[in-house]
Amino acid sequence: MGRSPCCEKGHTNKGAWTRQEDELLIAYIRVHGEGCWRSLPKAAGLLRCGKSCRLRWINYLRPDVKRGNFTDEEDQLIIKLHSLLGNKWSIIATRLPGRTDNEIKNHWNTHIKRKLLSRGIDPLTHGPIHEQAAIHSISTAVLREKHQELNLELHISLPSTHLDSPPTLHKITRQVICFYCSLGLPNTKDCTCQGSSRRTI
DNA sequence: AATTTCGACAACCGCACCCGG
DNA sequence: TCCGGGTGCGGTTGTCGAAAT
Repeated sequence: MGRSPCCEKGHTNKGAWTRQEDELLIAYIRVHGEGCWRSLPKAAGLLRCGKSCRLRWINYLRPDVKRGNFTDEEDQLIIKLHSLLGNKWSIIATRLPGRTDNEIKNHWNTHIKRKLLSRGIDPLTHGPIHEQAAIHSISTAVLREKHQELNLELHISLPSTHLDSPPTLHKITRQVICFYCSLGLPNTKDCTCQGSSRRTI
């Protein structure tokens, strides 16, 4: 026996949201705040699944959602973050205020992918397309070089070390932080820092 | 003008993970 | 420690409008 479905599919609406549904959802969240998505639809008088409500709110109705075209700066940032993080859209979204993971994912699939391909860049590896055959043999030196460039652009840096006075073992262990924390994203699901990891890798 | 094709994006689905009992 | 509910994430699909034929 599996877990119960998140909603009773026979009694829920599907497809595009109507203006009335949007208003009901906005009104409910204004009063009660976000959370308890499972019980929200019933409480708000919506014939929708909780997941659907959450998605609608996060991607479309939230007041801080930025609508409209992506700027070149945003595009460049997405490309750089994607080269480093891969399809971690939610993490990438945290670096683009007002943009949602779904929006970035769609923008990537429809615009940026094509843009990179037209420039002869493989959107998966971020390397030249004509070197596809050698993708799996990209040297670590090249990767390190790429990441150094990213570090400069994104102000990402390794934990500071004291070159003039070599750190003790104790100091070293205390300074170990994961990549996500170095991005300024502590306690993300992928954080691997000691004592703060929420998910094992 | 009618039909087909394509691009953009909203929404759905299934899975993985977290957390509390 | 285990189990199940709730939530979030990423991949995929569906739909609609614009462009092309």
